[in-house]
Order: sequence, then C-alpha cells, then structure tokens
Amino acid sequence: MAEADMKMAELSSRSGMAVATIKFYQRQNLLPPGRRTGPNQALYGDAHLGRIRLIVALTEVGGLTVAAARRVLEAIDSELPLPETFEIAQHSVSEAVDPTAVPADALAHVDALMPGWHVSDDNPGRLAAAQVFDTFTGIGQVDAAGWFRRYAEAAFLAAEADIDELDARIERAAKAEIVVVGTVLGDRLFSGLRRAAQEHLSSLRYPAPPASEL
Amino acid sequence: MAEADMKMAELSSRSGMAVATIKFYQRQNLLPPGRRTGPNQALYGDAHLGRIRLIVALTEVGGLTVAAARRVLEAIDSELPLPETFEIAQHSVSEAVDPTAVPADALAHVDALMPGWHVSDDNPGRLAAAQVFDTFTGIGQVDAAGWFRRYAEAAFLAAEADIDELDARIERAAKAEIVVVGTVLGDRLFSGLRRAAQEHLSSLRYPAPPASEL
DNA sequence: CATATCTGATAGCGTAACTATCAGAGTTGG
DNA sequence: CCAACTCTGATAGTTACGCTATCAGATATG
Repeated sequence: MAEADMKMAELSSRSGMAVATIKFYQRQNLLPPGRRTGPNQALYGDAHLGRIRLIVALTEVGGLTVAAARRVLEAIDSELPLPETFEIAQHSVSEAVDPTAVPADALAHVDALMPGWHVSDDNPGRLAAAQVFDTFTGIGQVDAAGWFRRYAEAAFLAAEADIDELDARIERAAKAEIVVVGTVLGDRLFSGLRRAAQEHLSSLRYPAPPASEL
Repeated sequence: MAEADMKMAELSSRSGMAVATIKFYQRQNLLPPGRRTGPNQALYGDAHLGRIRLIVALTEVGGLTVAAARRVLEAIDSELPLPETFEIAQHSVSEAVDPTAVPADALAHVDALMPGWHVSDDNPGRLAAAQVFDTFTGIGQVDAAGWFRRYAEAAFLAAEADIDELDARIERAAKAEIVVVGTVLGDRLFSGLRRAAQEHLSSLRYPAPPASEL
C-alpha cells in the first residue's frame, strides 16, 4: 500500500474510475499530472489515489459539479486563510441564491431565528433559508414558525460540532480539508440521519399495522 | 385574486414561467390540462397556479429533477397512506444509494448512532449516512465519531419538528403536502441555517481582523 | 375581417459529465 | 529483435436533462 508508484491502468483499477474519466479530471484541473518518465509515459503515486477519492467524495457523494469541485480543491491546495476556504466551500455546495429574488420580509423572519448571530448580509445560507421561508409561505404553509425555529436550533448544534471538529485539527491542510469535506458531506449526513429519525418517529406515532388512512 | 379563470398567457405571467415551460410540465404530467372550452382553447384556474408554484418549489428550490417531482406530486395526489407518501418523498430527494456498495462496518457505526430507533434496513437515509461515514473514513478523517453523534442528535430534533408539524394538519391533502414539502425543503433549510451558524461560530473563534493564517 | 392568441406536436438547443477513438511512442515477454 | 500490448494527449461523440423555438391550423377580438 505504501508509496506505490503506478501507471494509469493501476491508478484506474485501484480507484475504480475509468482511465478516460481520470484523464478528464486531469484536463479539468481536478487532478495534477503524473511524474513524467518519458514523452508519453508517466507515473502516479498515492497522492493521486487519495485525490481521486476526494474528487469522488465531492462529486458523487456530495453532489458537487465538476466546476464546484475544482473551486473547492483549489481552496484546499491554496494557502488562503481558513475563513476564505470556508466561504468557498459554502458557496460551492449549491448555486447562489439571487439576493434580489428574496423578499425582505422573508429575510426578516429568518434573521429573527438567529438572535445575536454574527452573520453577514450576503451569507449564502441566510439567503437560502430565506428563500425556503418565502417558498414555504407562498405555498400556503403559513403557520410553521415553530418548525423554522427548531431547525435553527438543530443547525446551531451541527455547526458547533463542525467548529469543534475544526479545532481538533492542527495543520492548515488538515483544517482546510475538514472544512471542505465537512461542509459538503455534512448536508448529506444530516439529511440521511433525519430521514432515519423520521421513520423512527412516524412509526411511533402512526403504528399502522394494517392499511390505515392516517 | 380569487377563483380567477385565465388562459395560458395569464397563467404564464402570473407564475413567472414561460408558456413553453408550462406546456412542457403538462407533457411531463406534472400539471393537469386546463378545462377545455373548444378544440384548441382551454382555461386554467388558481389550482394550476398553485401547482406551478409547487413544481417550482420542488425543482428550483428543492433541487428535484422533473422525474422526481412527478413521483412526488403523484404521491400527493394519490390516496396512499401517509407512510407511503413519506417514503416516496424520501426516495425522491436524492437518488438511491446502492445498498451493496455500503460496507457493513459503516452501517454498524451508523446504527450505533441511532440506539433504539426503529429504522428499516433499506431506509435510504440510513444508507446515505453510512455512505458518508465510509467516505469520511476512507478520506482519512477517522476520529470524527463525536461529529457523527452530534449530527444524529441534530437530525433527531429536526425530525421531531417535522412530525409535530405533520400532526398539526388535519386533512390528508394538507398532511401529504407538508410531508413532501417538508422533506424536500427541510434539507435546504437546514443547510442554509447551518452555514449561517458556521459563520457566526467561526467569527467567534477565529476573529481575524487582519489577514491571519488560522 | 385583419390581427393576435391559442392549441398540441415536434424538433432543436445548451450544459454537464463523461466516453470512445485515434495516432504515435514506449514497454515487455519469448 | 519483434510482435503484442499499453501508454500518451487530443479530439470528437454520446447520453441525459431541462427547457425553448417553431409550426400549422383553429379560435378570439376589436
């Protein structure tokens, strides 16, 4: 396993990605070129293998587009301060919400859910939450203020966990990677766990052994 | 506003969607046809307008594909019991995880996060969470058990809020709609609020007035 | 009655993410 | 040494998706 040089065929079989796909990632600047040993020969190392796994995590598990993955990987590689890396990761996990398309009252309602929070006006999450609020009320689900508030509490807990995990890393590279991976995969982790909890709780309240109507 | 019959042009301008797009939704069976008044004339009502808004909520805000939106809308329209509607909504919010691609030990770790929860083996959320766990450890972030546990707690809180909101509705149609909308938009709401909380908490711990390195 | 608008049907477009093919150079087992 | 295999970058093609443009004919309107 350790420090194995390999050629493209082995990199492909070990990563599970097709040769053509790996070359595509190279063209897209997601993956650095191999170490050249001739005009048309190159060797790859464990770093390439790990990088491909990271790309797969971001794209297939995290649902990022290739373009978003490139931005995020560039942020990891860079020497940017962590807050900037955080911001890039945040902006990449879902396309930006047009700020002018979000009504002010929706923003006000969302801001009321975050008392004392220090959040900038153009935080993409704030805008996205306000968009959801607006959509929700526009569909006619008007009396869900409690639902929003409880989501804000859950989100605060998760964000605390994120930051604690960040504090546990020492090196910048490790911090940057956990920022990115945690931001991208955290959404999916939460949504999976929420669905499991939904099944658990709904089975408690709606036992339904035969075909019931509730 | 109330009970207005309208033709396609007005339906288009009031919903903000292009005529061709609305017709596309009709062809895709997301939207029922209008009330015919002649061989090539039809009228639409407020129900159509609301339906278009729901489609937009599911696709643009919730990120569902047209095919997934169709399944979800069919579930709302049907007289299926609520648990089935829940299941369809859950399966539609992100494509299924191949159960054979998730290692048993990742499933075991995830199950340990949900002690006493009554969750079926093929719950898509359980599989997705296990996939995230596997990806996370595969990338080398091995000591994040606390992070996962705290996410499970946050997810439980959110799911409780979901179920309470469900209980607050009386009619099946209202329950079905909140199940679907809550499942689809809940993910996005949480992720937005989490990003806002991340900014708040990271600004507390990493004040960084000049360009710092942490 | 001239112009505008409606209808369903069909075909086309733009983006994204691969995937297939190619020609030429390098590697390898007998 | 050589035939078979594999590597390289470059380019073109494919598939899926979500619209979008166009058309011909019927209907509505001032």
